[in-house]
Amino acid sequence: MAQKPFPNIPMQDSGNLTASACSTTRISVLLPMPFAGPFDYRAPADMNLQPGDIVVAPLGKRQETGVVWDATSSLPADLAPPATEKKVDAARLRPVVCRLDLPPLSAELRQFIDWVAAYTLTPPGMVLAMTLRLHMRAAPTPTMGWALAENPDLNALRLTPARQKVLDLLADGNHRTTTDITNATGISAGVVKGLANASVLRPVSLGPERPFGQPDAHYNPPVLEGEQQSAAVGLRQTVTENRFSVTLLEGVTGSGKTEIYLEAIAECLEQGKQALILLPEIALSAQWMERFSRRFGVQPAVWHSEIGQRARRLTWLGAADGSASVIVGARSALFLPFHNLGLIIVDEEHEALFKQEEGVIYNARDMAVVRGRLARFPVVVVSATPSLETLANVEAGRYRHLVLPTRHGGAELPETRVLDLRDHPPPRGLFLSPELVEDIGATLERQEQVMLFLNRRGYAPLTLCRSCGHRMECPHCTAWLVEHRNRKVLSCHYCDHTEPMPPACPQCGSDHSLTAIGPGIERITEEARQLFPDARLLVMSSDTLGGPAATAEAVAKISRREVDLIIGTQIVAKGWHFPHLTLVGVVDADLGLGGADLRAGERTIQLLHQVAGRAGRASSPGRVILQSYAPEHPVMQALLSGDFDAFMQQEAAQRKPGFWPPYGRLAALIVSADTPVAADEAAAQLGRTAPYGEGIQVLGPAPAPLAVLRGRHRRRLLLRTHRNIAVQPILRRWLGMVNLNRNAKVDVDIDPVSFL
DNA sequence: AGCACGCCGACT
DNA sequence: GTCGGCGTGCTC
Repeated sequence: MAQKPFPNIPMQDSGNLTASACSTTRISVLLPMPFAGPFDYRAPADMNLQPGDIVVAPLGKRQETGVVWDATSSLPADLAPPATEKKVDAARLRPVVCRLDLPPLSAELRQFIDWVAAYTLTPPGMVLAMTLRLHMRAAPTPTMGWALAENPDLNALRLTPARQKVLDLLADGNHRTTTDITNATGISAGVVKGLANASVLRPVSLGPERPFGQPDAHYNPPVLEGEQQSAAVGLRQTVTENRFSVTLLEGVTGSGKTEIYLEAIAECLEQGKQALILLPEIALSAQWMERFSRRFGVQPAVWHSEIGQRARRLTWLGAADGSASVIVGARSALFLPFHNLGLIIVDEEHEALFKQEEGVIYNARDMAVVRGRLARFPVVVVSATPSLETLANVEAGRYRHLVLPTRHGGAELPETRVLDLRDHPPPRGLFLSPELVEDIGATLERQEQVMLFLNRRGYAPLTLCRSCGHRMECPHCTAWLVEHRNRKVLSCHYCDHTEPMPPACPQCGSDHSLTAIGPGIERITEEARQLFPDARLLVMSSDTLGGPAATAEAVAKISRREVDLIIGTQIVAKGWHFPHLTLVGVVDADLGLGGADLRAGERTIQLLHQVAGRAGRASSPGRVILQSYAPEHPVMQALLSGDFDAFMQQEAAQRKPGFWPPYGRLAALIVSADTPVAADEAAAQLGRTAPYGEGIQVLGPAPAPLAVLRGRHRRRLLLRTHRNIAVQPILRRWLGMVNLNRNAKVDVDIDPVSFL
């Protein structure tokens, strides 16, 4: 017997219908599986199934949870996949097993799922899986609780004091989990189990007990003035308009963007609607949560991939029944089944983390706009350094623009300096220029905090044999192994390969000939420790901070001034508020400018500006020193002058003539196979059948920069079209033409962000 | 995605 | 002689 998908949810049974008693009503059911479209089933008449209903349907010899889907597609012609409707013979239709007692998916969400599937060229079932499976996964282990049995046979029971306590507790009729009971009574779980075995307690499934505090729009409204006030009014207005719009809220770090968009959320709450805030990395947002609860009196509901099963389930249901009125989440929260969503905020909209790179490849920032358009509510995208895509939308009049030009509360923007490493080289084998070292010393002397930023984990990015020149490379990827000295290993940052640091060169056998080349954050830490032995150091990287709790603790330590010198990777660039930090040193400002990445410059300036924004956020002015071998580079010049508009205009001017995004459309085809020959063969086939025509161009095939990844050999092709030409029909036709070898695979990445 | 069916190698 | 490898194909 197949396992029931929802053991804890009452099912509406189809009753004792026989096949002949069923009407022949045919319905579509979309299953969370990679099929081309929904499957047809027979709908038992008494079930009265409607589109959106969540049902259990037989599939082969299993049962799967799916959703009753719409008979007709509402997609625009250029996205809709060609209708290949050869209906399944009515005799083959199997009846739906039952409907689950869950809120149905709204028409808007169904439309959104279809839209995302068509846009990303993904089977719609896989998109549905992002809405369902997240929740389904929690279902097989429902949270069980206990209640007193109807007529417990207390005579047969030895009523120990511990047992009496449990019975007293449950006498109020409430259902409690075992953990609830043990926490409340201090009694061990064994007692509960004993009572259950004696049938004095009966198992119950715990429904959502309104676990979400209701944010109060009037709890603690901020006092806003001038530009902040007018920006807040403007954002509130987009909400009261009650229709689709997109607004870019732009403001330098410290200008109070968060406070202002919280006002839009307040307005949304006053309208009785739900709000969703997408953050690039929810696990690291303890400070954001605090700000939210200061404004609204309670914590928002949270959604990301690491919340527990019970929280996942409750939040899903809270979204669906509307009891979770504000949800803050990572990109996957975009697929929650909101009851009446009225606003989406995308904070740090320029972040590449909004791009999902595996499975269904989508950009949550762009899909948030789509969801807003389909369900007719406003979307606000927020950044200090907006992406060129967003700026182009502003310029074209598609997005509104609200700008906060100044820092809030009298804090000034940090003063930036580029340190030319050609004139001021670090000592041999070291990475901090004497100029920077001197500045760090002086700042520490003044009891102010210093941060060193290097976006590179580990000790050294390359390990080389001095005798034979052998490079330590990953056996499964086209990548150097990175030394992690404190763990004494070499590790690949693209797959999970890790090996112990070899004592001798594996190629020539020379002892002590392996040399670390280049700096990683561990090496900078070692250098700093020697230079400033008295400074209290804190290293912030994903290697040293296990999870959100450790990160929050590190941030708290910095705030409490228990740390003098912070050394960190990307993680330090997040929107932390460090009031005593006055100097930021960027160890390698040129990092990230290499390679042939379309957005290398844009990304570097966004990252470095964000790092710089950590300095001088309170009353003391901050300073930023960028170590660079290319001070004349436009990125450095823009960081110096603070004139990002000019930089972005220059970027725009470079992309326009070649129809690069956002002035054209881009789709990447990533061919992968288990041998180089098979990869070349498949790539060549795609090359031969490449589409052509006015405004259509195919670049490649070419080996991917990561030519081997996890043992798979990879080739890339790039389809570029004019902005008025949709890539999806072209890709569908193209991929339909080729007949690839079974072991070769093509992944389609619409609007690629990464070019690896 | 699962799960079965189906043909070729090393074992109780 | 079987157990089991994963290649291929199907699920309304």
